[in-house]
Amino acid sequence: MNDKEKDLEMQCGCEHEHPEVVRSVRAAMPDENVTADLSDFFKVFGDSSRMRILFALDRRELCVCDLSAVLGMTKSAVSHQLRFLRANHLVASRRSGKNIFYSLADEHVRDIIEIAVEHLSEED
Amino acid sequence: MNDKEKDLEMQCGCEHEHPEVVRSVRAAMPDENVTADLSDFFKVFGDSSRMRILFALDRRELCVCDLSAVLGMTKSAVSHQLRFLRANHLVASRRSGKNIFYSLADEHVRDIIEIAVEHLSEED
DNA sequence: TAAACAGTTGAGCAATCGTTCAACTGTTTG
DNA sequence: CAAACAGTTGAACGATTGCTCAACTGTTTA
Repeated sequence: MNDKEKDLEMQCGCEHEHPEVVRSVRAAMPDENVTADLSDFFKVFGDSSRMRILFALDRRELCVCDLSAVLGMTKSAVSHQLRFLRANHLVASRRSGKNIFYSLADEHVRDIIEIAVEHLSEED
Repeated sequence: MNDKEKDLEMQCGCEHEHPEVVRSVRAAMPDENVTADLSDFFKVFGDSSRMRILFALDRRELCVCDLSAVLGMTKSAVSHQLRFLRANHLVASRRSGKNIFYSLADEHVRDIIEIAVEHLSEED
């Protein structure tokens, strides 16, 4: 236990009431690398520009230029976001002459979005 | 078509090469409200503190105080994040005396995380 | 009823994020 | 080979985010 955690115990009366609960849940927590990787992955979906890019590419393969026209964004902004999506293995690219065509790289994208739509539709 | 989109067409030679592609994909795009709601939903998962809270609550119902001890965060920081999670219907709360116990509110949480873990395990 | 505790809230701050802008690489075409 | 076009990149900016701190509400207990 580090100093920071010890400090928190000091200010937390609850800790002294349920110490065994805290210990068991803490022991069952996944490694911080795992939760960090997971949240980094979801960060990719947490921006509406990237979400719209994914929806557009779900319809068909598109070059950066057409993508920017579809979304009403500059090519630069689109390219920055595609770089992000590429780093997270969500889109693939292929060059064809002057154009670079992007497409969805992973079928998990559709699954994840589907569940989110379900969740949102149940909120009301 | 608004002025901004018209401007983008002007600077984009590609638009004049594939105008029908742009038109058809644009027509198939979901409403901006939909993509905004979706990305807002994923924003919730896109932070490692919130992700760790969800994992802890996946083990068992916890009060704010125990949660803060488990995660090594102040009660205030945890409370701010719980507020966010509550607003997105991902956790539920019940008061018991001085304590307020939080738990996962939605089985979609587990599904979504499961798919993300799958995706991440395939990246290497 | 006053003290102690559990939790919430809002303001303020540092860090991060998404976009713009300008300069750049790489490919095609005259 | 030079001009034109597709796309990328890095710096700089304004906006958003997550945390801290201090003040607050609500519940229990002495």
